[in-house]
Amino acid sequence: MVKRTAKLSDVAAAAKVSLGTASNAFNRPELLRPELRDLIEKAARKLGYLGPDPKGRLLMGGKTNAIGFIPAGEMSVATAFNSPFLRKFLSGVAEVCEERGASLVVISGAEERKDWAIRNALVDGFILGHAEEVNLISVRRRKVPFVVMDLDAGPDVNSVGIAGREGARLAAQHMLDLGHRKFAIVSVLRKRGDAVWHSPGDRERQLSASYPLDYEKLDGYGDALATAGISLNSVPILECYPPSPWAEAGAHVLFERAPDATAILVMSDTNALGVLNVARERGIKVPDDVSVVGFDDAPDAITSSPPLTTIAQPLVEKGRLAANIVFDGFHSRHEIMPVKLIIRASTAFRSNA
Amino acid sequence: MVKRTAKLSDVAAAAKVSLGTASNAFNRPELLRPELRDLIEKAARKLGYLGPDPKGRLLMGGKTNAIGFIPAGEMSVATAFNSPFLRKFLSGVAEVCEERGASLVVISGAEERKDWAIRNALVDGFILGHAEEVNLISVRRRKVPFVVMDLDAGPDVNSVGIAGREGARLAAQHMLDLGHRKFAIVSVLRKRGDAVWHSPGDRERQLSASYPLDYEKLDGYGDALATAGISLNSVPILECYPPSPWAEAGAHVLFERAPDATAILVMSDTNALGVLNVARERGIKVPDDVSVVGFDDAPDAITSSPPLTTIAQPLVEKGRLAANIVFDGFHSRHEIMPVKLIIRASTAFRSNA
DNA sequence: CTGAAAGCGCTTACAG
DNA sequence: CTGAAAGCGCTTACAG
Repeated sequence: MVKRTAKLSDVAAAAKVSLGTASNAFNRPELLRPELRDLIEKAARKLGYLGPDPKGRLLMGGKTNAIGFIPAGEMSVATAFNSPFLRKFLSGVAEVCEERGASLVVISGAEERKDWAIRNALVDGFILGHAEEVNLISVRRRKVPFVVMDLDAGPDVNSVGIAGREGARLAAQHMLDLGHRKFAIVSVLRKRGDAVWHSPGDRERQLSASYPLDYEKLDGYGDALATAGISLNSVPILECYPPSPWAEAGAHVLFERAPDATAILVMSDTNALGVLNVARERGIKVPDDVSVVGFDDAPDAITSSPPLTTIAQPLVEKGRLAANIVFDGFHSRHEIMPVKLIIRASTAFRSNA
Repeated sequence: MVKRTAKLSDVAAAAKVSLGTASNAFNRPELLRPELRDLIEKAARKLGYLGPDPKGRLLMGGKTNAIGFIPAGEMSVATAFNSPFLRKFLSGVAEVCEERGASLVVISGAEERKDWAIRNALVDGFILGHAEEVNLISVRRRKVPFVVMDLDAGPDVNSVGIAGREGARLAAQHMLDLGHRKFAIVSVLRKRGDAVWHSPGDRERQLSASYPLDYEKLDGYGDALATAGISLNSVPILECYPPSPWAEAGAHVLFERAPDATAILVMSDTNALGVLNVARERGIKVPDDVSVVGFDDAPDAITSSPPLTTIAQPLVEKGRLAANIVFDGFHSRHEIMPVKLIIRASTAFRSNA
């Protein structure tokens, strides 16, 4: 037979005090006469009692002292940890958790887990890497504060995004300024799967698995290209899932199907690094033969070879802001973080001008 | 006045059923007659009731469905995310969490947070990056399963470690095989702070802030060196906190105080990469002028220049094993993971033999 | 298949 | 400063 672990009422009984007083001994000891406190502590020690069980306390309207993060697009936690982009973002989130004395619970983006967690995770709020309609409904029901990333989900839900259209415009304009006229775009496929190729043609909004942010970027590229008389419909688009080895597989498709492109506009640094790797493998020189510009300024964009020209977004700050919004429980905040062009070594003047 | 959010008893009342039946409607719907279930669901919908509050459920002996990870040595969560070593370890932990349908809560190693979390975190168990005596006592009191990493904390506490002595021996032997005779050691300083330098001399066990694993490694280096008639006491030791920029600062000290060493034995890849960077900066050629061997085979050991020769430990597997031990609640498991020498390009024959 | 009761472990007003 | 009571929101035997 198992010896039931002692609880507060046992301690109270042993010390011959009331439950309430025993509770106070642990939570507001300054209210007790020292001798009584001693008595209770002694009883607790004898019973092997370790202080109030957090589960009990929780029910009395307590905070869990933790916030949850759920990555976008069915991404597993392990994948999230290995994403340079998310790592930096999560650093910002973690900093704020630390400042607020809270823990960070990382939840799988896999569909079943996500649904369960949104209903049941013991957290005081959520940061959603993205959100489909159904999740928004569930999380709203949870009656805890939450914020969604990179998506304006309406006036009543907190969001923090970036100036995606502006960033893309800057990237494409940079290429135009360098004399490029033959483009290809690498968009982000949001679920694990083979890259999908879209030949030029009139294909308004037909990307298969993209988020609003991806369309904003497309619009931004289009804005810039239009100034040079180039239609977005004339440039091929590859949608590619960023984690390795998908990025590399996609890059091979890219070079095979768009061999004449000299300027590659990539919506994610992780994908861009895949392009860089595959270019090297295929003997294509970057930036001599082909220029590539990424997006995000993930930490490995600076150590790649060549270092990646990219559109920087303030990832750590973004994480901090998102976390602070959740902790503040503030409502109706819609923040847009600024972006900027970082010119490094993966872009150059078109050589065969 | 705030509209109190509906609870299960409200739903039961509205549907004119008992509390227990209402509970069953949500948790074991197959027990209810369909019509009754409908009735209850309708009532719930009308009241805006979203399903049982996890806090209530928890008290009835429920699981939290999460395990906690606390990094060693007061490391913040943000720092943990940025450590290549921990990232890989945590990937393994996360994989298992995913398989078990649980979340991962990452807790700060900062002293006050750690103590609070050990008492109060809503988790079903802990993985401790390391543990001081006091933490072990607290966590044991929590009566949840836990495992400590890289530390044998006695027969009654789960642990998973590595063959540290063996690994260090392999590293030093490798250097000896390459003809090296002038050594320097870089040990791990376990708390943020300036590197500390130990000149050669009889200084048994005087490292200032090390863990048992660090001493094992020291012994391992000693084992190999002894076979060549070299005393550990004759080799200088630098203790250095691995995160940037401490690693770099420490490496400068190293090169200044041990300019004649041709073989650097480093107990952590993160530190070893710092040595590589500083060597480059100072015009010291690796491996032509100096050979360096790391420890861990962190993910960036392969992409460094030159790629790092190191002692690999199975980080993902280690994370998986630790997580599984916690989930199984198994007791008295003491696992030692194997290590192996990975020869890459940071070590070479001593040139001025 | 459904209801009434007890209880999970604790905290918080409220009296005194 | 201390005690008695009610309640946090739910689940689980146990009767019927």
